[in-house]
Amino acid sequence: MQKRQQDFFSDVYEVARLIPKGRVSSYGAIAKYLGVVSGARMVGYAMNAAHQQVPPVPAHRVVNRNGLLTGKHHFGAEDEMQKRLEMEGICVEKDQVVDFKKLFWDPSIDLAL
DNA sequence: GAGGTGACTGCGA
DNA sequence: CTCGCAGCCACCT
Repeated sequence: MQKRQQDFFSDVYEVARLIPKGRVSSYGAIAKYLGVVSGARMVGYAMNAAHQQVPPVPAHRVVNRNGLLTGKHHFGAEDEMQKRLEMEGICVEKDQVVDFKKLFWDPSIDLAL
């Protein structure tokens, strides 16, 4: 089967939507959950298209391993991502999620059981 | 068909 | 602790 990345993308979108409100996740965590090793970049790339997917994927809840809003530029407005995170109740400072470690949400935690 | 880039991560100095 | 490099895979030119 020509397993198109579309499946991979769909999985990423699905997991991203599963992220609880007020929580954030990382590319590596999602990639790992999907069983993709070192696929963090692919996750990020998927997020690039997620912006066009419907329903829109909360890509703003997905940040890099450092909790840094690396992809804020892809939202069209840099403040958009931060604003959305704040709307979720997440404090963002200098493009970085406050208490990221505490707000960090791992798909395996909620989906593993 | 080949080369270059990228919303990442981990390890080494 | 901070900085730099290499690996990874799909998409774009």
